[in-house]
Amino acid sequence: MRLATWNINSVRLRINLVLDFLTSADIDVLCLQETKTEDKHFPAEAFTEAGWPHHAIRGEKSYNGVAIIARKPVTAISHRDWAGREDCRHISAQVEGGIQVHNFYVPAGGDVPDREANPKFGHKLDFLSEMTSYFAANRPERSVLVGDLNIAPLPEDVWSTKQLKNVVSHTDIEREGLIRLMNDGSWHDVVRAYFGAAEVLYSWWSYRARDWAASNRGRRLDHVWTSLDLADSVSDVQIHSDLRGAEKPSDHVPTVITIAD
DNA sequence: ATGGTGGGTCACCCA
Repeated sequence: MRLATWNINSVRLRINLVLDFLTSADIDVLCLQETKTEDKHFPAEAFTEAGWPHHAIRGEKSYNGVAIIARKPVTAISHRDWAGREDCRHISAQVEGGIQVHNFYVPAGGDVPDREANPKFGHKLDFLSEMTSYFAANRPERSVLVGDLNIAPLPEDVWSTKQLKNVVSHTDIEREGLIRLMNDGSWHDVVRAYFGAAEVLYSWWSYRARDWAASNRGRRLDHVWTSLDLADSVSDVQIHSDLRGAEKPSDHVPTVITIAD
């Protein structure tokens, strides 16, 4: 089974890019973030016609929005509210193979890494803390956690750990928080495990660069974690960096894992 | 130090 996560930054604008990716990468389960549309406008028919007829979607107007798109049935669709808000940043469902999928869009956190000066940063930290408490109390089994977690935890997850030290997404408190979520929540970073500690990995490049590929100032903000019981079932991992160079690209690229059926 | 670009909706929000 091949499972992908992708912050698509408007599923309606990029539906053809997504469909091409599903086909060419032979994806069974696709988790999207930043779909940016209400459920009634979600392009469900296009996915169905292309061969992915099973959907768990949770969107709102203009902002956020998450979805799980699959070839085979998805069941037990649910979500939780985090940090006291009902924004559409989480959906979970069971997919083929009895695998429980949690799909998250963690708040970006604004520009200033200080919860007093910038409430968005406080929201991000609160969201992270609640995830940590939840998964510490509800230890995942036969589960996958994916999404745009908006944190690059390791020096090898950014173009310059020194220059991003005080930049939201790579501050110490966020990095430590994400590691704590992984450890206390009993999750395993299969992408980092597959490529090794020394490999520099990015899944996002800003739109605000003259030439994203030439400057290559990326960050690994998108993650795929498995519960510990599935850690040895992952046989392949790919980050589709080439899609950052697509026509009208998302600023994020898909990450794909192959997991034993 | 600053501003750079892009998406959604319709004067600004968000990333």
